[in-house]
Amino acid sequence: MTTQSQGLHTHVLDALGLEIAAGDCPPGRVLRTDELAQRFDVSRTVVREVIRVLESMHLVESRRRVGVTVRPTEEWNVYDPQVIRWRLAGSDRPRQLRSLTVLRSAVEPVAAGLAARHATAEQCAALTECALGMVATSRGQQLEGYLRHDIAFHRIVLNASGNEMFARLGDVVAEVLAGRTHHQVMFEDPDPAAVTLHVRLAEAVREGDAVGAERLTKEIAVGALHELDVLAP
Amino acid sequence: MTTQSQGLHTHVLDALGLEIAAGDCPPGRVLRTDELAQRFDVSRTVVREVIRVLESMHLVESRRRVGVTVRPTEEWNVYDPQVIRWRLAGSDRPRQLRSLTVLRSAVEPVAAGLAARHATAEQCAALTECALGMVATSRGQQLEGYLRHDIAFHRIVLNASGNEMFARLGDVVAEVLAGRTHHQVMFEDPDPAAVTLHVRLAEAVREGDAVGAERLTKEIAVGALHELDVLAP
DNA sequence: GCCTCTTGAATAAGTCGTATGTAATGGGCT
DNA sequence: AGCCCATTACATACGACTTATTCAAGAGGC
Repeated sequence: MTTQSQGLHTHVLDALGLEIAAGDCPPGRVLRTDELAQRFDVSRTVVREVIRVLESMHLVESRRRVGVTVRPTEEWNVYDPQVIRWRLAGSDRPRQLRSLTVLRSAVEPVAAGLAARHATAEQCAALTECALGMVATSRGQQLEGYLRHDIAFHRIVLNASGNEMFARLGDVVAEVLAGRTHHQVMFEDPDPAAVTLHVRLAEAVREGDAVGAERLTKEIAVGALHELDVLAP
Repeated sequence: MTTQSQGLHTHVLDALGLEIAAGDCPPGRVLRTDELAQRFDVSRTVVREVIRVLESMHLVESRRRVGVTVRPTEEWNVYDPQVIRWRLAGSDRPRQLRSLTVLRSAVEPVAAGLAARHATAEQCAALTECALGMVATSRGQQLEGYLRHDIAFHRIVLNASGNEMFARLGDVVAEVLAGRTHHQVMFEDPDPAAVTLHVRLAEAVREGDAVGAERLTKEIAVGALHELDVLAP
């Protein structure tokens, strides 16, 4: 048997999760553990563990005598990073990017305001460094470098807010930014206005200007939403 | 064998999840599947399924030859409703209520603004009905009835926003409201000012007044945060 | 003599096959 | 029509085997 590099469980989970998140299995569709075991050439034990995980994500529901039924989208745990990744890999990626960006536009301004109050000296320094990195990579097709600094920047702000619920959205934001960069405008340099806003946001946080930080972050969010509207209406 | 009412799996998962979320097992603590099987008097199969689910929630990490290690809090999937429930049942419930309330204060105003634009006639009607229900139950120790209407109210707003990420926070908000009511002020009637704000919010949504809805929701959130500060400093 | 690298044994999770229990469904019997 | 029973597919359990990882002992080099 060809041993998977990271375990049979992970492999089957990813394959099934992708299928369901992509909508290949419409809600109500019934899967059979035996079938799945055959299809992936693994034992039922492995399949059962996978089903249990998918069940904990509310992607499926397992009932005796009836099988494993796919649940409607509204019931999924859409905040699970794994689920987000599966959905972003699927066909309704634009819709997904939009709702995540709206979420960002709600959360990040408040987080930035809190960060201005609570950020440590180290966090301020790291923030400034990221902003400078964004400036340095904002021209000349250095999109990957720019993306790395952008992700780090927003992660620091969320962490510095001191609220763990905000901090845990760092992964979500990272997925959104990566998705945006890799999906649409690989050929264009980032918007210079956005870069400036990040630099000014770093300053505001460093100076403890909470309202300024919140306002600047709102502007960044508006820009991100506008970008989506322009590129994927 | 004592047959569990809802399955062995659920029972063991709940017990272990509670223990970990409550902090009884400090991060880095190693659990052995054999031990757990013995302790809960179930087979290793059931334990493995439970471990897999806890692993998908990033509460633990399972490595060969070393065992199941509890991960640090910062890595948990704190948006998983199950995890939230476990943590709210534990000892750091106040801290948890606070971070969730801050999250609400960021998300709900934006959601209310969107709801004012997108709410259907049915949703507006249901919202008004809930607001009236809150008024009717705001005096005379009808806290359970008030809570039910309060939860329904906020759920409708989140759903009406049309954003699925917001909509899925309905359960979180429900947990917070329930936790607040059951934890602290069972003896006091709700703040009359809050009741009024909900009535006015229902009006604003019905009239499509987005900025008004956002502002009113912010006031509600401020009140909720203030309440936490007063009662659990 | 001390440090490093290799090697091998011990260990605990990973995987599998099978057996049995259990609940829900659907058809057949009265 | 209504009740009963056979079927079905998941739920649970057990035991054997596999594999990766760790730890330590020993060989070799400095």
